Amino acid sequence: MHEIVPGLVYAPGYLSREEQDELVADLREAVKQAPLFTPRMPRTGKEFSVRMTNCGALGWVSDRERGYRYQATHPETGAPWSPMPRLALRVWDDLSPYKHPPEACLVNFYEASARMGLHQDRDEEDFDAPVVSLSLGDSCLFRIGGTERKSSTKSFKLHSGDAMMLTGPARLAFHGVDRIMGGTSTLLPQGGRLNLTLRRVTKA
DNA sequence: GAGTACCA
DNA sequence: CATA
Repeated sequence: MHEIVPGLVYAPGYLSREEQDELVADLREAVKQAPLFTPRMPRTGKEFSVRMTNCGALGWVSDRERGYRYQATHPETGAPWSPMPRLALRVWDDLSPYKHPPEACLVNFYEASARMGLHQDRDEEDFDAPVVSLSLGDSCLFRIGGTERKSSTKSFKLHSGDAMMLTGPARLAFHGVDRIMGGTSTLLPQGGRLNLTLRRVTKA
């Protein structure tokens, strides 16, 4: 467990293979309940290359008309999100100094060609709570900078089972995914990468 | 703008 | 929607 930039806590190999398998099983149920959707950029309607679903009381969604937001239901089916996976809550309890539970678990599915541009997580009311992320499946090249877009950046690889927490000075750091390394994991039979992002949305 | 292009 |  170490800091790559101030406030970024990186815990490589945090989850065992058995724990990763349990999470994947929970996520299969989550996708049955609330299928992966393709978010779109506000105003332009441009599609993200990543597909998403959510678990927990609130889910992050985006479309052309209403932009980035959290809501309690799937944007296409209107169904509520699946419950937060048991292990996700346990990881939050173990890693996070912020003891109120997370309300959102955004599930991002990256095919080999998917990317995530540099961005900040700033759609939450409560920036005192950290953002906790779990990686499953193929490895990726992750990039992180500072709280201004012009800040210099560093990149490093994330592998299946790694946990990461953005807290303190890194809570609002720009970050993104440059590249997925296809075929680097056997966890997901169809390949690709799943990332779980746990967030407190409302003030506790 | 969590988009893209480009750069290192 | 909202901000750059």
